[in-house]
Amino acid sequence: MGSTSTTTVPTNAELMEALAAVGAAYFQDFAAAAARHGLSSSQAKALGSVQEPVPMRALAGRLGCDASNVTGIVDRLESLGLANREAAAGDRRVKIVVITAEGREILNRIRGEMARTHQAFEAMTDEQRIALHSICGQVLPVLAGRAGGSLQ
Amino acid sequence: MGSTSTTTVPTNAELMEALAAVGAAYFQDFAAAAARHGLSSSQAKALGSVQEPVPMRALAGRLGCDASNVTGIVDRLESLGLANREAAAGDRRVKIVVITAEGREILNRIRGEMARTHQAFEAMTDEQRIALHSICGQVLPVLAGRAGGSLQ
DNA sequence: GGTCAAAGCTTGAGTTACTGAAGCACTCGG
DNA sequence: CCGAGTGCTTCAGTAACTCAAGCTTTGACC
Repeated sequence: MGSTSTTTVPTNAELMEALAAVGAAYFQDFAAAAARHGLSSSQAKALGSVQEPVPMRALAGRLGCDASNVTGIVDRLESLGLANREAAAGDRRVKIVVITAEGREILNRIRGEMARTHQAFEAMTDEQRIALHSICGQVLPVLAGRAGGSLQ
Repeated sequence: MGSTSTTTVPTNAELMEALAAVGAAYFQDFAAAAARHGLSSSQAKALGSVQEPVPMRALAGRLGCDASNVTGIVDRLESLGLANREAAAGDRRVKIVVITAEGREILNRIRGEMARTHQAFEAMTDEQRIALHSICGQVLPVLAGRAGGSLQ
């Protein structure tokens, strides 16, 4: 069969190359879909990170950037009517970003319109989907720095 | 063995979520390693795209951005001594970006210092490496738009 | 209760990334 | 030659991003 017969184990460099290429292509598909709705990729990424209400500070953590940067991104999302700032109960310093109904709709539309990504999924067998999902789940905690061993 | 026993096939939404999370984490590891060497992620990504000499126009295609943008990025790489512009034989309009020895060294150093990514690879079994590499190779042409069917 | 360090957000200055339109240099088909 | 088209740069103008400084609020300590 078209068994993915390569019995040879890829080197780290080969894996990195492959992962980078797939990651970049995925990201471009995402950015293109977002642009069709007038959003930059940063804005769309932020929108996807506030499906649950999130304080500004925590959002900066999720986006991996400075808190002062998030101020501007949320400003623009707010002026587009896609998110709002709400006061946090119990700590008046904190502002919580909440996605609006319109924001949620646009987010879903963007995800639905990532045509190449959906095509790529369709090109996979069930075994491959299961394997990929399992690998991602296993690897994510390490990659995101929530691993058991070390820290930093 | 610790067979990742989930026999249930993940939905597209679940796969997308997992892929996005892994992609984002990988990218942050990359950006952090680049920053340690004084490079922005755009600059490092460009540097990785010129391991082979590439005309400006083609580089814009690889990076998925406008050609005028590449001018600035290569300007900065050039002023850092990591790449050079050379004239193309046969067409004097074209300028070809060539990585320098120092550029290549920094690129290798960045890749070697992506600690989380390497940890993630170490957390995988040989079967998983083979599966992941195979899936990436199979899916990339579709995701990058070089699929057999349609075009654009 | 008052004081002070620290946390959360914003503002301001400055660089980079990015786009679109315009411009210059060059190529190639008539 | 001349004109259409290609490749790169330049020029606005906006968004993304960082660092330092500022303001408000909190919480601990006295």
